[in-house]
Amino acid sequence: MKISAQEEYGLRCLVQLANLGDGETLTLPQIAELEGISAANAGKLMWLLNKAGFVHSTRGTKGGYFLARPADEIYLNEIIKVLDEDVLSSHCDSYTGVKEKCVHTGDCGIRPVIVGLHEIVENALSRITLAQMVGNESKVDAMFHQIQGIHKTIEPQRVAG
Amino acid sequence: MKISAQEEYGLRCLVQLANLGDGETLTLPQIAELEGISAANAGKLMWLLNKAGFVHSTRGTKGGYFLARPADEIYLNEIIKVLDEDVLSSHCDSYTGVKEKCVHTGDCGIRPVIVGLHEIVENALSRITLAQMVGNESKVDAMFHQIQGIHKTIEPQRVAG
DNA sequence: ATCAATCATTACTTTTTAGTCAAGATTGAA
DNA sequence: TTCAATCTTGACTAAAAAGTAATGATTGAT
Repeated sequence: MKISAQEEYGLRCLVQLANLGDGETLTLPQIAELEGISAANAGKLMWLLNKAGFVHSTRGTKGGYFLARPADEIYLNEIIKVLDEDVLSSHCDSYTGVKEKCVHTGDCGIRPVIVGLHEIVENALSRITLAQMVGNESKVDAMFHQIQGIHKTIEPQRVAG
Repeated sequence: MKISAQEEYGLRCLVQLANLGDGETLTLPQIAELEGISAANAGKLMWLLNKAGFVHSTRGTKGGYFLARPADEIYLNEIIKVLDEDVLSSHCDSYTGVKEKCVHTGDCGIRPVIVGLHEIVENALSRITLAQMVGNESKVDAMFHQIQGIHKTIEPQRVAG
């Protein structure tokens, strides 16, 4: 279970925009420089994010990108959903085995685990805004673990099979 | 954030073995048939799982695969770690940008989120055994959500940035 | 000893994802 | 108007993941 390059760098680009002051913008070369990727790659990511409505852009001299909404109103789960191309809903459709369709559609003990994992990830991401990701690592780390801490207040215990 | 084919089908193959009675084994063609994948593909997965010590095998007529340990002693996080090739520890090394190294090693607000997501997934998987995945979908679903339920007893609340 | 059934291993092909390139369109400034 | 800076878009290339094929090794039955 891993985050894709598209998810990670898409998110990073948005965080850069969240750092901007009012009226400021970033160009593709600037974003590329900040994130250590090529301008072409940044362009592709911003194109996706623009289509999805997270950013606006202006062309020409002094042009650039900026967030379409305030950073504290953008939750990470929305962003990831776009960058991840809605994997979950089509899980059993994207099956590539030898059979016509996924052999596990009938009754399948693994699907609830896969769906469940996506649920807890979604749940965590839905509690974090772009604005919360602005700042240094230790601050964000503390914020994230405070959220996680909600999950840990009850002593973990094994559940009978 | 998604589960890879290798993770999913590796896990599925192990669940098939967990279904067996004492002394029973499954051959590659049998596993392949049960999961709707090719025998070659099943062979590759079982090879990985064998190397990692989750299964044993015997060759020749009447040969096949069986679990190396009781299913209720194998936790999913161990399995996924092997099938996922230890993504987390090398996250910033696998960076493919234009710079020599990840530009975010110094101080990076996104890393704690990525690391944190892996933590909560790991945490969930470490509470589920292979044995718990044997059975029908609704049973496993109930089991998973009982585990998740541990996380939900305290009212979710937004945390200040 | 022979043979068929089975796993083991490596190399190869296909598909998907990631990243680049190039031509086009828009904007603002001189 | 002209031009340079900028975004936009689709096609292309490269890399990684997934899946297949082929050859070899081991085992058990006859």
